[in-house]
Amino acid sequence: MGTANQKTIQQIQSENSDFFRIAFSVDCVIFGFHKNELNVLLLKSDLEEFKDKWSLLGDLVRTDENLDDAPYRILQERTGLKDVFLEQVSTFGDIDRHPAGRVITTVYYSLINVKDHLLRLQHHELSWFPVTKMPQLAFDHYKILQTCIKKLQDKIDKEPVVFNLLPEKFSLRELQNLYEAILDTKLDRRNFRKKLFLMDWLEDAKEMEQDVPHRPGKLYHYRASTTKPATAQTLVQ
Amino acid sequence: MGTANQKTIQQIQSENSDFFRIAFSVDCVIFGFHKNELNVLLLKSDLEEFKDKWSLLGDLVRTDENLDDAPYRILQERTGLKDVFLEQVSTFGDIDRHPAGRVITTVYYSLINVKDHLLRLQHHELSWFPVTKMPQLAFDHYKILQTCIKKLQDKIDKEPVVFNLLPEKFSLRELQNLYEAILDTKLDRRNFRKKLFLMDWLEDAKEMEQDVPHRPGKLYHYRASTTKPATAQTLVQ
DNA sequence: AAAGTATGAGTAACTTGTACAACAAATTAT
DNA sequence: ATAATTTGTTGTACAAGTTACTCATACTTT
Repeated sequence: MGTANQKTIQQIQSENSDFFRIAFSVDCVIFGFHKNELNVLLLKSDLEEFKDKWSLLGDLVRTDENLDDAPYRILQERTGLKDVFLEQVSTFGDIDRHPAGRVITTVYYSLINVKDHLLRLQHHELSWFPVTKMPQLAFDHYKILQTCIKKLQDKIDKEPVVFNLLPEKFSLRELQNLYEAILDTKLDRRNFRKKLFLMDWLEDAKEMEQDVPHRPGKLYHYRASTTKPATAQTLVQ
Repeated sequence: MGTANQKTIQQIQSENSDFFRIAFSVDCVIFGFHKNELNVLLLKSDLEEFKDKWSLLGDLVRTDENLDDAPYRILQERTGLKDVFLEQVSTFGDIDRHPAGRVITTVYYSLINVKDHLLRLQHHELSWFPVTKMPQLAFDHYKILQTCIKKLQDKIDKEPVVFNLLPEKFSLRELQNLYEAILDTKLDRRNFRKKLFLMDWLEDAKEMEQDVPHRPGKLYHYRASTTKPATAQTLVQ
């Protein structure tokens, strides 16, 4: 802060309480992987202005919590999930983005494993939607969602974050389906395999797929502590 | 916003004004290029807690301005510069990041051309510092600065943003010095030339350097509207 | 005139990326 | 049971991109 350097917050508060008429919230784009599609968890809005529209999970930031802690709290309150992957994306603060007043919101996206952890959904108004079939979204949440998808697409090319969306053990086919769902493209299965092994992210689980209507594939799990450095720079063609 | 959906901001304000005891600011990391070094514009802090420390340029966000407009206003107020390059980086909101109270801040970085525009610096306490020789910074501004440098390093590899730091016309040598300063590495002169022409960002200015103590190089300027697509993916080795 | 430094253009070796061919293993249809 | 089909797995050939390095030329300084 610059001018604020010259005064204390208390002074500013007493002189001009107008600055404190801005509310501050956090919104979460929660991604899951369902039936070979990338999904987002949405909440039915019951604001009169946005009847029948859906919105991201969010809440006001508490005065006694760090900004980066707020999305963890929200996720736990709404879904029961702890220790999830979360990353800050961007902050949106147009004057008119919320019809009820001035609200600046910081957006996070989260990657959660839907299959292993059954969600304890507090409200019936919570529901998953494939990113390809989004309903009408309230506020500027469509723009926010697109920003998060773009960020996720950039991220998975270099960082091993997709494993947060998968169960402990998975086949290469499942992993490739996930990449294809996120990137919205088809990938060559032989080159995909080659690059992934160069990345050194996978470890053989010494198990095979069960009850699949085709030749079962090997199962792998994510190698958390990478010993060798990755030799491939990027993953996708 | 989620729970906020169920209530209007006015209701929340009247019920619990505590949420409005968070102040909201914007901080700017202003980069310039001086004597082959990447520099940052800093302001001498006169908060008692941070005597003799320096801080980024910042200010509280006004209730009647869009968040993304605030850094433009701050830059114009402090330096007289308009139409500068600005990009949002991240938002910092730890409880104790500001000694005088709860302040959440959104950080932007800016790239400005120091040689062409002489800055109208309002205060004498404004000064440029090379990123390699930073003074003690107030608040969490050192952490913020490092985040911005990282972001800038990632960005220049793929996007033609560095030209905001240079005068209209420049030599390849100057451009390479700039890249080397930002990335803190040495680059091969011949490969740098090759890749830059592949990027198709440059146009021959049909002029030569003047008054240099060596063989003068050609001057180029940035080709704003790229016709051909770039053939090189990344710039740096 | 010689030495030093910088620009400018090019080439060869190497690494990485892409598009396939071929086959093996399991399942499903006939 | 056999053939057709789907998926997993290994490998090869070629294209594209990266890296390292040679050479020639132009200008300045001593």
